Amino acid sequence: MRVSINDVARVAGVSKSTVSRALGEGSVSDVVRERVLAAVRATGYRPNMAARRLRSQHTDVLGVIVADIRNPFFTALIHVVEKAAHEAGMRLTLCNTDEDPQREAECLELMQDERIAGLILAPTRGTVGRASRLALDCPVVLIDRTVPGSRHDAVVLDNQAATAELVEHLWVQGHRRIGGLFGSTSTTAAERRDGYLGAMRAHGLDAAYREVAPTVDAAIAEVDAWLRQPDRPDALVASNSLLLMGALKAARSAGFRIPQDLALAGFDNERWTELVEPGITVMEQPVEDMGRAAMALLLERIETPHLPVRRLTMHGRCLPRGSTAPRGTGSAA
Amino acid sequence: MRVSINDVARVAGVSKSTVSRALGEGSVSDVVRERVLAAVRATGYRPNMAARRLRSQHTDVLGVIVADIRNPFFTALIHVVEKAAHEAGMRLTLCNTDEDPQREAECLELMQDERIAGLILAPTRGTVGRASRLALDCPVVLIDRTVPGSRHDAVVLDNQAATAELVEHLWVQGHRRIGGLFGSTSTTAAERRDGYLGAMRAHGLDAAYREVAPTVDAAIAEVDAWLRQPDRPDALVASNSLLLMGALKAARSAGFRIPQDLALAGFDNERWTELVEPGITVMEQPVEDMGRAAMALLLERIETPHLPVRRLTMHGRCLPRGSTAPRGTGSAA
DNA sequence: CTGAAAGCGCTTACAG
DNA sequence: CTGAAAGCGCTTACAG
Repeated sequence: MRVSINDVARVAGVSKSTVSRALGEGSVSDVVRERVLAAVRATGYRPNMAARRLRSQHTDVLGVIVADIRNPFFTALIHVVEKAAHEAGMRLTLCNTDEDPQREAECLELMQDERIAGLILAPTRGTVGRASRLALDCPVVLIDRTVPGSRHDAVVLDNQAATAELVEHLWVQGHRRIGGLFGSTSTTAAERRDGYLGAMRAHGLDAAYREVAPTVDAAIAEVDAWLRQPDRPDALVASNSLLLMGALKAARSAGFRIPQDLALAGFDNERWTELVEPGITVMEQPVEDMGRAAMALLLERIETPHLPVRRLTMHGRCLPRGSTAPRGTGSAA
Repeated sequence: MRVSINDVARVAGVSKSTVSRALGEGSVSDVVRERVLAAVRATGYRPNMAARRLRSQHTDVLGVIVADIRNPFFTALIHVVEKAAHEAGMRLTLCNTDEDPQREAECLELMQDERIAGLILAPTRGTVGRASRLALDCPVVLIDRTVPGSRHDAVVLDNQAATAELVEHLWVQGHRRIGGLFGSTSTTAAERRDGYLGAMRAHGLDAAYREVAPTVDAAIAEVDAWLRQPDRPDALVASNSLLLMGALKAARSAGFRIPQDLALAGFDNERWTELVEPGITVMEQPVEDMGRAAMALLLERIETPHLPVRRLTMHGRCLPRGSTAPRGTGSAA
């Protein structure tokens, strides 16, 4: 606010054009550059980004919109994306939608107002059908989730295959009454549900799944009720680590032993999944790779807008642990 | 980028001054306002924030700098702060320092460049001594941690008392060889260490503590080595949930039973701490209150710069669980 | 290599 | 209530 480029110019005894050049690309004599830099130090000058952006019609700000900042998957994503942005000399502006389509619309407008250079977006399911609204005038890379019908670059997991693998694993371990617990707000959860349904069908098993808000508390409530019913499952697949945690909590407080009374498997290799007893079988996602890939796609597209649409599909890794041990084999509690 | 206030003005058949007024504070006739709003809808106009900020010399952006975005404490903080900011009609720009003083310095400069209206900062210990540099020309509220010698508003926990309470609890449960595991990068960790030292002294016990980078992996390495030594502790207090998790992992893989071989207590009531077996005794922090309080202090000070410095001290709540059960009482594994 | 001038998209006195 | 003009702090052709 206080010290502007004019002050630096005065102190250095040059024009503000020269100061601008000395601080940026332009060619300046070494003597003058030295004097300018000295003046900058003396005055404590810091450029005003608003002015710079307005004038240059160019911005170094990238947007990131996630659906749930308290989901460790997204936290890890933000962490690596921020690192990559920093390495690329870009700044980040972050928005959290809390799975609320309306909040997401607001976030999109905020990004628009900031005239960001590009956006990494984990859309909530409400974005569906409003794909046209997603017509920001900047490149967009979808991450973890997609918007049906959109023509944006994307980095996603092979959700169907990953979930099918989890079901397959449970089947091999001898489980038959396998239930599914899926989020209700993302295409990712829907794909995982479909992968679950496909795998169940392939084995001629009856599918039974629930869709809930992807939070620990919603999962607790749902699973708690579910486990009281006569047709309750003896194994459960949860579509993210929050639902998985809720399922575990509900099972615990209902007195179900794992895996004897209820086997458990889910997504994301959070540290707690191997600290609980027994460890929980999970599908690990290459979060860091996904974040880096998304950033790479975004920077590429900012550089070269007319690239064809690219959709990167990453693969999960199944980590079998005690929670899915063969029926009747679990050690006594 | 594309459609500017001029386009709206042309479509509405008024001057851009009128458009600006219709969209903001100014008084405009109802007829004109209607026409302007229609033109906005028709053109899809969105204001250019850079231009608005530059001209009005006023910004609605608040900064948040945290030391570790992967620490759930900070994630929770960000979540509530973002919510509060949104309610106050403010935007947030977020920075993560990863406990690196140099990265923090960069973040501070970024904030400066953005001419933010105010900053919520969880400083890393490297900020010490550079308190003068922290002379941003905007209000600052420190959260969770302080900068020694600084005259900023702050919202912190009564760290000494909280840690002393944890030690006291362990003492009551019959533990005597109580070790401490503290972060090396925050005033908060230092205060917790001091609280630990004071409580140990008060009971005439020998203190033995380690200071490490506040990460799970650093804690694993440290505790792993520590537990191999003859003078190893039989109880451990960890200064945050990451260190606590690391301590638990190390104890587990070394084959130590909890609490029989090693009692464990730490900070932050993360959900996993009650899911592991036995549950871990923790000091719960009122994160949400802290975030809301910080935002309230910040908004107040932006409104009224010349308020006296305020330091809010919040209190933790000790949640005793199985990990600190009386010696010799733990149920067999 | 350097400076004077124009202008990015807005808001805000200032007249009317 | 409305419009013309100035100007926020920069960058960038344009001359020299």
